Amino acid sequence: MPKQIADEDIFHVTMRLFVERGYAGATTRQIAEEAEINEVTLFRKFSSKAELVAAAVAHEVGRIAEEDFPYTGDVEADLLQIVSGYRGAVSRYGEFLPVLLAEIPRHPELRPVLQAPFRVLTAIGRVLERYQEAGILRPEPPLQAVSGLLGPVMVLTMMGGADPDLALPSPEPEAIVAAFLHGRLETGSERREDRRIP
Amino acid sequence: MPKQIADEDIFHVTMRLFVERGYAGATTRQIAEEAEINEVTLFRKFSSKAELVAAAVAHEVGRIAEEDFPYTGDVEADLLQIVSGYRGAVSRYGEFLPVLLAEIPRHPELRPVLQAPFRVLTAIGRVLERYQEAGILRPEPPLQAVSGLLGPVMVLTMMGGADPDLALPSPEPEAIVAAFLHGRLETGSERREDRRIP
DNA sequence: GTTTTATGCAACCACGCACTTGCATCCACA
DNA sequence: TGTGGATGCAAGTGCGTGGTTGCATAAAAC
Repeated sequence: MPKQIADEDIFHVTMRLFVERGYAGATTRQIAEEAEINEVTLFRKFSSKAELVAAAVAHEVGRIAEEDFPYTGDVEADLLQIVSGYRGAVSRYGEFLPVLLAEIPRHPELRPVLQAPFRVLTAIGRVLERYQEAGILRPEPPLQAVSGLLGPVMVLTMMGGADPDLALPSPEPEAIVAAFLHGRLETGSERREDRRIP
Repeated sequence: MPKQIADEDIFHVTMRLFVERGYAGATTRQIAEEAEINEVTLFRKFSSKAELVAAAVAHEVGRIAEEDFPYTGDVEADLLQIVSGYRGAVSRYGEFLPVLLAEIPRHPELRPVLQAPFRVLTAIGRVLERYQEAGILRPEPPLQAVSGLLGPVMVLTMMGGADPDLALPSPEPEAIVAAFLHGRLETGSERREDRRIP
């Protein structure tokens, strides 16, 4: 066989284009071209576009292991690792999650694609849940807590992506975790040392 | 003229379909059909699909006035009004903002559509900014603060929209505002009265 | 050295899309 | 009564899409 195609390449291109242009916008022709293979080969390996995307997402997201979100007893450290991990993923592929979440309602065939990302989200949720049970975090549904932690970053980056002229800041993971833990209220008798000037 | 078409109807249908199916998915045929007018009429009134969407968004979002987000000096009350207002908008049209934010990078012709929604976001940001200047909220870039306030709700509803089986809760505006202000840390010496059981 | 197997290539298909054209129709208003 | 502007309707255009087919080709497997 003349070229021995590495699926990894295809997956990577597929992910990138999916995030950049959405499901409809990431055409099979474009994916094939950027992966430097023939479009027909694409359909021979994965029989439809939906299956291609599913395989790509499962492969890329599947590398995120549950051990990447440990429970050490140090909330701040654990949350920092979660947020930093998310930011790392974003820097690889961009805002994959919001794009996927926004696309799925209109492309039911993409539903199975959700599985892998949600495994990660619930893994994160379990860590938060343990801190709730330990009396360290206020109790709330785990996925709601995850939204509280990652939602602000996700939305902020989406805004930046929609209008680059905004020049929005990318807040440090520390600031995100701090806001998640302590809130934004400037308590008169300050209980945190790191009250910083913008 | 045989029917005297009310633009309001068209706008409403356009918004709904845009949120439900995205820009590409909201076809002009479908919009025309659901608005019970002829597709050709659509193109005669608004010369392109992009302009139609722009007009619809400007009309619907334009009704949100700056006075809807007052600065009264009572943070909790003001934030509650903001969050409740957002939730009201969501119940009318669904998750319009995330959908728009996700679509814009792939459809540059939609860029001008952002103006109206961003006017609202910066209006909200100004309120938060005033509370920062008053020493009540921690300083941070206004749009970042807005993301902190609305991001969690947006992401949570997106998750629910992507997988209805999750049966995610819709947290009360009070809970959202509380988390924004005080964070999720369960401080040993509780400083808030409303620590509630899940 | 022959047979698999994986790829490339060119052409094609049917479909849905945004958008256009030409003409008939209806109602308001003068 | 008539006229003009706003609508409807049927048909069509050009294009990009996901997906298919048939055949040539090159490397691996045996």
